[in-house]
Amino acid sequence: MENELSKAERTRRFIIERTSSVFNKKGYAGTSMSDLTEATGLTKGSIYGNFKNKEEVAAEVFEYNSGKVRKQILERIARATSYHDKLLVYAQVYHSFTSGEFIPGGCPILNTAVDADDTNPMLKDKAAKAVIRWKNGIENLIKAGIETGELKPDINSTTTALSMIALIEGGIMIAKVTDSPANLDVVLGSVHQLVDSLKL
Amino acid sequence: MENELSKAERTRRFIIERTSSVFNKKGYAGTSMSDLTEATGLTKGSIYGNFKNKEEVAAEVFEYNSGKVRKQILERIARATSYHDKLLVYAQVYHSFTSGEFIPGGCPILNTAVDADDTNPMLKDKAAKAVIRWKNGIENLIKAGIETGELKPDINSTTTALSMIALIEGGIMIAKVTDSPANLDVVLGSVHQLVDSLKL
DNA sequence: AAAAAATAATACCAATCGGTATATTTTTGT
DNA sequence: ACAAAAATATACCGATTGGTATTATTTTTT
Repeated sequence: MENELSKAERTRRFIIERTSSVFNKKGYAGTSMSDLTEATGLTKGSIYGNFKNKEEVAAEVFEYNSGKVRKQILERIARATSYHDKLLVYAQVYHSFTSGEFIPGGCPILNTAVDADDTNPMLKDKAAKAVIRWKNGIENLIKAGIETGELKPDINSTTTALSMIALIEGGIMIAKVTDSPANLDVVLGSVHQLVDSLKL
Repeated sequence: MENELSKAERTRRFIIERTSSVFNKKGYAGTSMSDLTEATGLTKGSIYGNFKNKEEVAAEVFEYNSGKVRKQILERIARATSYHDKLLVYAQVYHSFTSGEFIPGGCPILNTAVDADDTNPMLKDKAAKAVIRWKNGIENLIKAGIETGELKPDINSTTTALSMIALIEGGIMIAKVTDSPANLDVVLGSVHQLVDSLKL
Protein backbone atom coordinates (compact mmCIF):
# COMPACT_ATOMS: atom_id res chain seq x y z
CA MET A 1 0.00 0.00 0.00
CA GLU A 2 1.35 3.40 -1.03
CA ASN A 3 -0.46 5.17 1.81
CA GLU A 4 1.70 6.43 4.65
CA LEU A 5 -0.95 5.65 7.27
CA SER A 6 -1.93 2.10 8.13
CA LYS A 7 -5.55 1.10 7.79
CA ALA A 8 -5.85 0.88 11.56
CA GLU A 9 -4.49 4.37 12.05
CA ARG A 10 -6.80 5.77 9.39
CA THR A 11 -9.85 4.15 10.98
CA ARG A 12 -8.78 5.38 14.38
CA ARG A 13 -8.70 8.94 13.10
CA PHE A 14 -11.93 8.43 11.22
CA ILE A 15 -13.66 7.30 14.41
CA ILE A 16 -12.25 10.25 16.36
CA GLU A 17 -13.34 12.75 13.73
CA ARG A 18 -16.80 11.35 13.31
CA THR A 19 -17.53 11.04 17.03
CA SER A 20 -15.88 14.30 18.07
CA SER A 21 -19.08 16.31 18.01
CA VAL A 22 -21.13 13.61 19.75
CA PHE A 23 -18.88 13.49 22.79
CA ASN A 24 -18.63 17.28 22.91
CA LYS A 25 -22.39 17.64 22.84
CA LYS A 26 -23.56 14.76 24.99
CA GLY A 27 -20.65 14.34 27.36
CA TYR A 28 -18.97 11.12 28.37
CA ALA A 29 -21.82 9.47 30.27
CA GLY A 30 -24.38 10.72 27.78
CA THR A 31 -22.59 9.19 24.80
CA SER A 32 -23.27 5.51 24.20
CA MET A 33 -21.46 2.97 22.09
CA SER A 34 -24.44 2.94 19.74
CA ASP A 35 -23.94 6.69 19.30
CA LEU A 36 -20.45 5.87 18.11
CA THR A 37 -21.55 3.14 15.71
CA GLU A 38 -24.24 5.46 14.32
CA ALA A 39 -21.83 8.36 13.86
CA THR A 40 -19.22 6.21 12.14
CA GLY A 41 -21.28 3.61 10.31
CA LEU A 42 -18.95 1.03 11.81
CA THR A 43 -19.85 -1.83 14.11
CA LYS A 44 -19.02 -2.15 17.76
CA GLY A 45 -16.49 -4.87 17.00
CA SER A 46 -14.61 -2.54 14.73
CA ILE A 47 -14.48 0.25 17.28
CA TYR A 48 -13.29 -2.11 20.01
CA GLY A 49 -10.71 -3.42 17.58
CA ASN A 50 -9.21 0.05 17.40
CA PHE A 51 -9.82 1.34 20.91
CA LYS A 52 -9.54 -0.28 24.32
CA ASN A 53 -12.88 1.07 25.47
CA LYS A 54 -15.26 4.05 25.35
CA GLU A 55 -13.03 6.05 27.67
CA GLU A 56 -10.10 5.81 25.27
CA VAL A 57 -12.22 7.16 22.42
CA ALA A 58 -13.41 10.01 24.64
CA ALA A 59 -9.82 10.79 25.61
CA GLU A 60 -8.61 10.99 22.02
CA VAL A 61 -11.68 12.95 21.01
CA PHE A 62 -10.88 15.52 23.67
CA GLU A 63 -7.32 15.83 22.39
CA TYR A 64 -8.66 16.16 18.87
CA ASN A 65 -11.19 18.87 19.74
CA SER A 66 -9.00 20.89 22.06
CA GLY A 67 -6.07 20.51 19.68
CA LYS A 68 -8.19 21.96 16.89
CA VAL A 69 -8.87 25.10 18.90
CA ARG A 70 -5.30 25.28 20.10
CA LYS A 71 -3.85 25.07 16.59
CA GLN A 72 -6.16 27.79 15.35
CA ILE A 73 -5.06 30.05 18.21
CA LEU A 74 -1.33 29.35 17.79
CA GLU A 75 -1.52 30.05 14.07
CA ARG A 76 -3.16 33.41 14.56
CA ILE A 77 -0.81 34.32 17.39
CA ALA A 78 2.14 33.54 15.14
CA ARG A 79 0.75 35.88 12.49
CA ALA A 80 0.05 38.74 14.92
CA THR A 81 2.91 41.20 15.21
CA SER A 82 2.46 42.97 18.54
CA TYR A 83 1.92 41.23 21.88
CA HIS A 84 -1.22 43.25 22.27
CA ASP A 85 -2.57 41.73 19.06
CA LYS A 86 -1.37 38.26 20.04
CA LEU A 87 -3.37 38.48 23.26
CA LEU A 88 -6.40 39.70 21.35
CA VAL A 89 -6.43 36.47 19.33
CA TYR A 90 -8.24 34.69 22.16
CA ALA A 91 -11.16 37.11 22.00
CA GLN A 92 -11.24 36.74 18.23
CA VAL A 93 -11.11 32.97 17.99
CA TYR A 94 -13.81 32.36 20.53
CA HIS A 95 -16.09 34.77 18.77
CA SER A 96 -17.17 32.00 16.43
CA PHE A 97 -17.93 29.55 19.20
CA THR A 98 -21.60 30.02 19.85
CA SER A 99 -22.62 29.44 16.27
CA GLY A 100 -21.33 25.90 16.66
CA GLU A 101 -19.72 25.94 13.27
CA PHE A 102 -16.12 25.54 14.36
CA ILE A 103 -16.54 23.00 17.15
CA PRO A 104 -20.10 21.67 17.48
CA GLY A 105 -21.16 21.67 21.11
CA GLY A 106 -18.99 24.57 22.23
CA CYS A 107 -15.63 24.72 23.99
CA PRO A 108 -14.33 21.19 24.67
CA ILE A 109 -12.34 22.36 27.67
CA LEU A 110 -15.40 23.81 29.37
CA ASN A 111 -17.56 20.84 28.45
CA THR A 112 -15.06 18.23 29.56
CA ALA A 113 -14.12 20.08 32.74
CA VAL A 114 -17.72 20.38 33.91
CA ASP A 115 -18.69 16.94 32.63
CA ALA A 116 -15.80 15.02 34.12
CA ASP A 117 -14.65 16.88 37.21
CA ASP A 118 -16.71 14.74 39.60
CA THR A 119 -16.90 11.55 37.57
CA ASN A 120 -13.90 10.78 35.36
CA PRO A 121 -10.42 11.51 36.75
CA MET A 122 -8.67 10.78 33.47
CA LEU A 123 -10.75 13.25 31.43
CA LYS A 124 -10.65 15.75 34.27
CA ASP A 125 -6.87 15.58 34.23
CA LYS A 126 -6.77 16.21 30.50
CA ALA A 127 -9.07 19.22 30.86
CA ALA A 128 -7.01 20.54 33.76
CA LYS A 129 -3.78 20.24 31.77
CA ALA A 130 -5.42 22.10 28.87
CA VAL A 131 -6.47 24.94 31.18
CA ILE A 132 -3.01 25.17 32.74
CA ARG A 133 -1.32 25.14 29.35
CA TRP A 134 -3.64 27.88 28.19
CA LYS A 135 -2.89 29.92 31.31
CA ASN A 136 0.85 29.50 30.83
CA GLY A 137 0.55 30.53 27.20
CA ILE A 138 -1.12 33.82 28.11
CA GLU A 139 1.29 34.45 30.97
CA ASN A 140 4.26 33.96 28.67
CA LEU A 141 2.85 36.37 26.10
CA ILE A 142 2.35 39.00 28.79
CA LYS A 143 5.82 38.51 30.20
CA ALA A 144 7.37 38.73 26.74
CA GLY A 145 5.33 41.85 26.04
CA ILE A 146 6.58 43.42 29.25
CA GLU A 147 10.18 42.61 28.38
CA THR A 148 9.95 44.27 24.99
CA GLY A 149 8.50 47.33 26.69
CA GLU A 150 5.19 47.01 24.89
CA LEU A 151 3.11 46.22 27.97
CA LYS A 152 2.96 47.76 31.42
CA PRO A 153 5.67 46.32 33.68
CA ASP A 154 3.44 46.02 36.74
CA ILE A 155 0.88 43.64 35.23
CA ASN A 156 0.00 40.54 37.22
CA SER A 157 0.24 37.99 34.45
CA THR A 158 -1.42 35.16 36.40
CA THR A 159 -4.43 37.25 37.40
CA THR A 160 -4.80 38.55 33.86
CA ALA A 161 -4.50 35.08 32.32
CA LEU A 162 -6.99 33.45 34.66
CA SER A 163 -9.45 36.32 34.28
CA MET A 164 -9.24 36.16 30.51
CA ILE A 165 -9.91 32.42 30.51
CA ALA A 166 -12.73 32.76 33.03
CA LEU A 167 -14.37 35.52 30.99
CA ILE A 168 -14.17 33.51 27.78
CA GLU A 169 -15.41 30.23 29.24
CA GLY A 170 -18.08 31.89 31.34
CA GLY A 171 -19.14 33.89 28.31
CA ILE A 172 -19.46 30.77 26.19
CA MET A 173 -21.60 29.13 28.86
CA ILE A 174 -23.91 32.15 29.12
CA ALA A 175 -24.25 32.55 25.36
CA LYS A 176 -24.94 28.88 24.74
CA VAL A 177 -27.51 28.44 27.47
CA THR A 178 -29.35 31.65 26.62
CA ASP A 179 -29.09 31.02 22.88
CA SER A 180 -27.65 34.48 22.51
CA PRO A 181 -24.30 34.87 20.70
CA ALA A 182 -24.58 38.57 21.50
CA ASN A 183 -24.00 37.78 25.16
CA LEU A 184 -20.65 36.22 24.27
CA ASP A 185 -19.75 39.26 22.17
CA VAL A 186 -20.41 41.48 25.16
CA VAL A 187 -18.12 39.43 27.38
CA LEU A 188 -15.45 39.19 24.68
CA GLY A 189 -15.65 42.97 24.57
CA SER A 190 -14.56 42.95 28.20
CA VAL A 191 -11.66 40.69 27.28
CA HIS A 192 -10.73 43.16 24.55
CA GLN A 193 -10.87 45.99 27.04
CA LEU A 194 -8.78 44.03 29.52
CA VAL A 195 -6.11 43.39 26.89
CA ASP A 196 -6.15 47.05 25.85
CA SER A 197 -5.56 48.10 29.43
CA LEU A 198 -2.27 46.18 29.44
CA LYS A 199 -0.72 48.51 26.91
CA LEU A 200 1.86 50.98 28.12
CA MET B 1 -52.06 14.52 61.39
CA GLU B 2 -50.83 17.73 63.06
CA ASN B 3 -48.09 18.22 60.47
CA GLU B 4 -48.67 21.00 57.98
CA LEU B 5 -47.02 19.01 55.18
CA SER B 6 -48.60 15.87 53.78
CA LYS B 7 -46.59 12.69 53.78
CA ALA B 8 -46.27 12.88 50.02
CA GLU B 9 -44.92 16.41 50.16
CA ARG B 10 -42.45 15.52 52.88
CA THR B 11 -41.13 12.54 50.90
CA ARG B 12 -40.90 14.67 47.78
CA ARG B 13 -38.69 17.16 49.58
CA PHE B 14 -36.74 14.35 51.20
CA ILE B 15 -35.98 12.87 47.79
CA ILE B 16 -34.97 16.25 46.39
CA GLU B 17 -32.66 17.00 49.31
CA ARG B 18 -31.01 13.61 49.32
CA THR B 19 -30.44 13.46 45.57
CA SER B 20 -29.46 17.11 45.11
CA SER B 21 -25.74 16.47 45.29
CA VAL B 22 -25.88 13.40 43.07
CA PHE B 23 -27.47 15.25 40.17
CA ASN B 24 -25.15 18.22 40.62
CA LYS B 25 -22.09 16.00 40.55
CA LYS B 26 -22.99 13.42 37.92
CA GLY B 27 -25.31 15.39 35.68
CA TYR B 28 -28.64 14.28 34.28
CA ALA B 29 -27.48 11.46 31.99
CA GLY B 30 -24.89 10.33 34.50
CA THR B 31 -27.39 9.94 37.31
CA SER B 32 -29.34 6.67 37.31
CA MET B 33 -32.51 5.68 39.12
CA SER B 34 -30.44 3.34 41.27
CA ASP B 35 -28.36 6.37 42.29
CA LEU B 36 -31.59 7.89 43.54
CA THR B 37 -32.71 4.80 45.44
CA GLU B 38 -29.26 4.51 47.02
CA ALA B 39 -29.17 8.17 48.04
CA THR B 40 -32.65 8.05 49.56
CA GLY B 41 -32.92 4.51 50.86
CA LEU B 42 -36.29 4.36 49.11
CA THR B 43 -37.35 2.01 46.35
CA LYS B 44 -37.99 2.86 42.75
CA GLY B 45 -41.72 2.40 43.22
CA SER B 46 -41.74 5.04 45.93
CA ILE B 47 -39.83 7.56 43.85
CA TYR B 48 -42.10 7.02 40.85
CA GLY B 49 -45.07 7.41 43.17
CA ASN B 50 -43.91 10.93 43.96
CA PHE B 51 -42.39 11.99 40.65
CA LYS B 52 -43.45 11.48 37.08
CA ASN B 53 -39.97 10.45 35.96
CA LYS B 54 -36.25 11.07 36.40
CA GLU B 55 -36.47 14.37 34.55
CA GLU B 56 -38.97 15.76 37.04
CA VAL B 57 -36.66 14.92 39.93
CA ALA B 58 -33.75 16.58 38.11
CA ALA B 59 -35.86 19.66 37.47
CA GLU B 60 -36.85 20.08 41.11
CA VAL B 61 -33.32 19.34 42.24
CA PHE B 62 -32.07 22.16 40.04
CA GLU B 63 -34.62 24.54 41.55
CA TYR B 64 -33.59 23.38 45.00
CA ASN B 65 -29.86 23.82 44.40
CA SER B 66 -30.02 27.11 42.53
CA GLY B 67 -32.61 28.41 45.00
CA LYS B 68 -30.24 27.67 47.85
CA VAL B 69 -27.53 29.82 46.30
CA ARG B 70 -30.02 32.50 45.36
CA LYS B 71 -31.44 32.79 48.87
CA GLN B 72 -27.98 33.07 50.35
CA ILE B 73 -27.15 35.88 47.95
CA LEU B 74 -30.42 37.76 48.45
CA GLU B 75 -30.04 37.60 52.22
CA ARG B 76 -26.57 39.09 52.14
CA ILE B 77 -27.55 41.73 49.62
CA ALA B 78 -30.41 42.78 51.89
CA ARG B 79 -27.98 43.17 54.77
CA ALA B 80 -25.44 45.18 52.77
CA THR B 81 -25.94 48.94 53.02
CA SER B 82 -24.24 50.42 49.96
CA TYR B 83 -24.78 49.29 46.39
CA HIS B 84 -21.07 48.74 46.11
CA ASP B 85 -21.24 46.27 48.98
CA LYS B 86 -24.37 44.67 47.56
CA LEU B 87 -22.54 43.97 44.30
CA LEU B 88 -19.57 42.59 46.20
CA VAL B 89 -21.82 39.89 47.71
CA TYR B 90 -21.47 37.80 44.55
CA ALA B 91 -17.70 37.63 44.90
CA GLN B 92 -18.09 36.74 48.57
CA VAL B 93 -20.70 34.02 48.26
CA TYR B 94 -18.93 32.15 45.49
CA HIS B 95 -15.72 32.18 47.46
CA SER B 96 -16.89 29.08 49.32
CA PHE B 97 -17.78 27.18 46.18
CA THR B 98 -14.67 25.21 45.40
CA SER B 99 -14.51 23.56 48.78
CA GLY B 100 -17.79 21.86 47.92
CA GLU B 101 -19.18 22.42 51.38
CA PHE B 102 -22.09 24.66 50.43
CA ILE B 103 -23.28 22.95 47.27
CA PRO B 104 -21.48 19.67 46.55
CA GLY B 105 -20.46 19.52 42.91
CA GLY B 106 -20.11 23.25 42.36
CA CYS B 107 -22.41 25.84 40.83
CA PRO B 108 -25.68 24.21 39.71
CA ILE B 109 -26.23 26.84 37.03
CA LEU B 110 -22.88 26.14 35.39
CA ASN B 111 -23.27 22.39 35.74
CA THR B 112 -26.80 22.28 34.39
CA ALA B 113 -26.10 24.75 31.59
CA VAL B 114 -23.15 22.76 30.27
CA ASP B 115 -24.76 19.40 30.95
CA ALA B 116 -28.11 20.12 29.36
CA ASP B 117 -27.57 22.71 26.65
CA ASP B 118 -27.30 20.13 23.87
CA THR B 119 -29.38 17.35 25.37
CA ASN B 120 -32.25 18.42 27.62
CA PRO B 121 -34.29 21.47 26.54
CA MET B 122 -36.27 21.61 29.78
CA LEU B 123 -33.22 21.74 32.03
CA LYS B 124 -31.47 24.08 29.62
CA ASP B 125 -34.42 26.46 29.85
CA LYS B 126 -34.29 26.41 33.63
CA ALA B 127 -30.57 27.15 33.60
CA ALA B 128 -31.08 29.93 31.05
CA LYS B 129 -33.79 31.54 33.16
CA ALA B 130 -31.51 31.40 36.20
CA VAL B 131 -28.72 33.15 34.29
CA ILE B 132 -31.06 35.84 32.98
CA ARG B 133 -32.55 36.43 36.41
CA TRP B 134 -29.07 36.72 37.84
CA LYS B 135 -28.09 39.19 35.12
CA ASN B 136 -31.21 41.28 35.72
CA GLY B 137 -30.50 41.31 39.45
CA ILE B 138 -27.03 42.75 38.94
CA GLU B 139 -28.25 45.25 36.35
CA ASN B 140 -30.93 46.51 38.72
CA LEU B 141 -28.44 46.94 41.53
CA ILE B 142 -26.18 48.95 39.24
CA LYS B 143 -29.02 51.12 37.96
CA ALA B 144 -30.23 51.77 41.49
CA GLY B 145 -26.70 52.64 42.56
CA ILE B 146 -26.41 55.08 39.70
CA GLU B 147 -29.69 56.74 40.62
CA THR B 148 -28.61 57.30 44.20
CA GLY B 149 -25.40 58.84 42.90
CA GLU B 150 -23.24 56.15 44.46
CA LEU B 151 -22.04 54.66 41.19
CA LYS B 152 -20.71 56.20 37.98
CA PRO B 153 -23.55 57.27 35.69
CA ASP B 154 -21.91 56.02 32.51
CA ILE B 155 -21.64 52.37 33.51
CA ASN B 156 -22.90 49.80 31.01
CA SER B 157 -24.93 47.67 33.39
CA THR B 158 -25.45 44.79 30.96
CA THR B 159 -21.76 44.48 30.11
CA THR B 160 -20.83 44.66 33.75
CA ALA B 161 -23.43 42.08 34.79
CA LEU B 162 -22.50 39.58 32.09
CA SER B 163 -18.79 40.01 32.76
CA MET B 164 -19.26 39.46 36.48
CA ILE B 165 -21.23 36.28 35.87
CA ALA B 166 -18.75 35.03 33.27
CA LEU B 167 -15.82 35.68 35.60
CA ILE B 168 -17.48 33.85 38.48
CA GLU B 169 -18.63 30.84 36.49
CA GLY B 170 -15.42 30.60 34.52
CA GLY B 171 -13.48 30.92 37.75
CA ILE B 172 -15.42 28.10 39.35
CA MET B 173 -14.75 25.88 36.35
CA ILE B 174 -11.02 26.61 36.42
CA ALA B 175 -10.71 26.12 40.17
CA LYS B 176 -12.65 22.87 40.19
CA VAL B 177 -10.86 21.25 37.28
CA THR B 178 -7.40 22.29 38.49
CA ASP B 179 -8.24 21.42 42.11
CA SER B 180 -7.05 24.86 43.07
CA PRO B 181 -9.41 27.09 45.09
CA ALA B 182 -6.70 29.74 44.86
CA ASN B 183 -7.47 30.08 41.16
CA LEU B 184 -11.04 31.03 42.00
CA ASP B 185 -9.83 33.54 44.57
CA VAL B 186 -7.69 35.20 41.92
CA VAL B 187 -10.65 35.54 39.55
CA LEU B 188 -12.96 36.71 42.31
CA GLY B 189 -10.31 39.34 42.98
CA SER B 190 -10.94 40.59 39.46
CA VAL B 191 -14.65 40.71 40.20
CA HIS B 192 -13.88 42.74 43.30
CA GLN B 193 -11.75 45.09 41.27
CA LEU B 194 -14.48 45.41 38.65
CA VAL B 195 -17.05 46.32 41.29
CA ASP B 196 -14.66 48.81 42.87
CA SER B 197 -14.21 50.51 39.51
CA LEU B 198 -17.93 51.27 39.39
CA LYS B 199 -17.72 53.63 42.34
CA LEU B 200 -17.94 57.34 41.65
C1' DA C 1 -61.14 1.93 65.79
C1' DA C 2 -62.48 0.81 61.26
C1' DA C 3 -62.77 2.06 56.43
C1' DA C 4 -61.04 4.59 52.76
C1' DA C 5 -57.33 6.64 50.58
C1' DA C 6 -52.76 7.38 49.81
C1' DT C 7 -48.08 5.82 49.80
C1' DA C 8 -44.36 2.59 49.54
C1' DA C 9 -42.34 -2.05 48.35
C1' DT C 10 -42.03 -6.03 45.38
C1' DA C 11 -41.51 -8.03 41.23
C1' DC C 12 -41.33 -7.51 36.80
C1' DC C 13 -40.80 -5.52 31.78
C1' DA C 14 -38.45 -4.71 27.21
C1' DA C 15 -34.61 -2.08 25.78
C1' DT C 16 -30.14 -0.71 26.08
C1' DC C 17 -25.76 -0.56 28.34
C1' DG C 18 -20.47 -1.56 27.75
C1' DG C 19 -17.87 -5.22 26.33
C1' DT C 20 -16.15 -9.85 24.14
C1' DA C 21 -15.43 -14.30 21.47
C1' DT C 22 -15.57 -15.80 17.10
C1' DA C 23 -16.23 -15.76 12.26
C1' DT C 24 -15.54 -13.24 7.97
C1' DT C 25 -13.52 -9.97 5.16
C1' DT C 26 -9.87 -6.87 3.82
C1' DT C 27 -5.27 -5.29 3.84
C1' DT C 28 -0.48 -6.24 3.67
C1' DG C 29 4.25 -8.10 2.71
C1' DT C 30 6.28 -11.40 -0.21
C1' DA D 1 -1.04 -13.86 -7.01
C1' DC D 2 -0.93 -15.71 -2.63
C1' DA D 3 -0.48 -16.69 2.14
C1' DA D 4 -0.21 -14.46 6.58
C1' DA D 5 -1.80 -10.91 9.24
C1' DA D 6 -4.74 -7.47 10.42
C1' DA D 7 -9.14 -5.37 10.60
C1' DT D 8 -14.10 -5.56 10.52
C1' DA D 9 -18.68 -7.74 11.18
C1' DT D 10 -21.68 -10.96 13.50
C1' DA D 11 -23.60 -12.75 17.33
C1' DC D 12 -23.66 -12.91 21.75
C1' DC D 13 -22.89 -11.94 27.06
C1' DG D 14 -24.51 -10.50 31.83
C1' DA D 15 -25.68 -6.22 33.93
C1' DT D 16 -28.15 -2.17 34.13
C1' DT D 17 -31.20 1.22 32.16
C1' DG D 18 -35.83 3.90 32.86
C1' DG D 19 -40.30 2.69 33.80
C1' DT D 20 -44.78 0.07 35.35
C1' DA D 21 -48.43 -3.16 37.36
C1' DT D 22 -49.47 -5.15 41.38
C1' DT D 23 -49.24 -6.11 46.11
C1' DA D 24 -48.44 -4.69 50.84
C1' DT D 25 -48.26 -1.17 54.12
C1' DT D 26 -49.06 3.30 56.11
C1' DT D 27 -51.70 7.58 56.61
C1' DT D 28 -55.66 9.90 56.84
C1' DT D 29 -60.54 10.53 57.29
C1' DT D 30 -64.74 9.21 59.22
